[in-house]
Amino acid sequence: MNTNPARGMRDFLPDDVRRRQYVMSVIADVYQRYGFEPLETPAVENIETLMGKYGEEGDRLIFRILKRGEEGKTGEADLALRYDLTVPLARVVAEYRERLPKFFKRYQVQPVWRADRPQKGRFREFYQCDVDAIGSTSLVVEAELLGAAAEVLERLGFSAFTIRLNHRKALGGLLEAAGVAVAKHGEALITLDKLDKVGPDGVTAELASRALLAEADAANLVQLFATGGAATNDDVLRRLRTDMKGHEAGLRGVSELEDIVRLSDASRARGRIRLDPSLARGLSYYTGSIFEIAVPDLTGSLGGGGRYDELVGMFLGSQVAACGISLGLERILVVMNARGMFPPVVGATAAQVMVTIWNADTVADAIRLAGELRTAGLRVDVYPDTDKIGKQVKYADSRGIRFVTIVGTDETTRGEVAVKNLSTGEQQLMPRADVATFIRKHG
RNA sequence: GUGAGUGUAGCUCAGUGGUAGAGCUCCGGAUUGUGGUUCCGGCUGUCGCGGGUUCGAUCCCCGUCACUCACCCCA
Repeated sequence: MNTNPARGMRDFLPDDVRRRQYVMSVIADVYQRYGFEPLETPAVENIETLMGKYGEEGDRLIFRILKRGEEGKTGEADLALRYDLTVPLARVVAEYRERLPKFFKRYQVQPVWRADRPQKGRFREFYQCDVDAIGSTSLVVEAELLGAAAEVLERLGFSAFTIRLNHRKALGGLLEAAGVAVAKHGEALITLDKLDKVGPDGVTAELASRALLAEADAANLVQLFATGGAATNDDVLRRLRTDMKGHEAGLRGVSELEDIVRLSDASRARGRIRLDPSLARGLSYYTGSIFEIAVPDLTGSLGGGGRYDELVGMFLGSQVAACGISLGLERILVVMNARGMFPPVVGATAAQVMVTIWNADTVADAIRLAGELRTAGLRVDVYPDTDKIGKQVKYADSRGIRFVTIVGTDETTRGEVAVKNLSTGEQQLMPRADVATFIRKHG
């Protein structure tokens, strides 16, 4: 019997869970400080809720749940595992619009599923840590979201991350100005997004081979997108304005970018923002700003997001502005594990003290002593078997438990408890009532 | 969905055409009230699965599955 978890899924042993919980607690804490409220939604959504929201490739990667019974044979699906947390949020907003505040700010940390092929930092089940603000088109939203995400990463110990920023309207303007048919924009964006991977010539060739543009035009377009790493945000803005050739919507996008940079300078994201005309992002629901968080030592991104002012409208009929950012828990953990970025307390042990059992007659008293120490606020383990004391102590040591208590016949007659500190080897007798205080003081 | 690599004890890995080893872990013990060092002893494997070549395959060939990496796409 094969006992591996299903492909792309993982078990989390206690050490893993402690690390994950540490990261999630920092994320939740920071998000709450920014006024975001928690939300949870079901793992399973009706399939039509999800279909058509993520683009062609996204639809393909949705985990479908076959209908039960006869229909199972047809391969027909009516339910699916959620693919991200953004679309479920849009559904929730559409469903509860009247009950939710005018500006609904929520964070959500839950698993999502993608029928992808696993590789480094990429799994079929993974946690997203989303923050989104619903109900405002103000760019204050962008600045706050970027500030919150930057603060999370800083608190976790990341120093060398950058936030790539771009705008769908600016992208659209550039493409139109260059002569790409509107219907082909999505395809062109995905191709241009590969600029940092395949280089200008590669992208030019792909644009031409996909018949999106003639080769000469393609080369020109690529030229526009290839900013060169040294370009400052101001340089990029200037160039965008020129290349837009008066395209109205595109120019509006550029102004928004300018404002986002300016406002973000007043947030924790200050100095992190790098305007990048080649950033496209595959999800089809983005309508305005788009961003992606990058660190040098990971090929993929740590997180991404953007503005999606039309997604809620797909459920509700009327438009509701929305913008959000998502951090990938696993991506963060991959980097933090590789760099050993966890504070020592995260590696800490389950119990602070282990109560040994002297013999069969004192089992109940051991339980009683453990109870007293727990009442005093300690994390306490009780050795379950009446093994030799040496074996019990050895076990405590192997588990990294700092203290053991021993109550043998001598101690019992004196009404005391022997407390041994396994990291120093010191042992001393003390009244039962003093044990908890002693351990707390020396632990 | 495409391509490449790997698949041997719980873990990390070695190995040979004649049905397998090391280190670590684990378990037991070293004058029965005390761990970390040391010493002694011990356990475990259908050598991923199925088929083929061969007198014989863990080792060669084919298939298959799993994992890893890359592409696609993405957190």
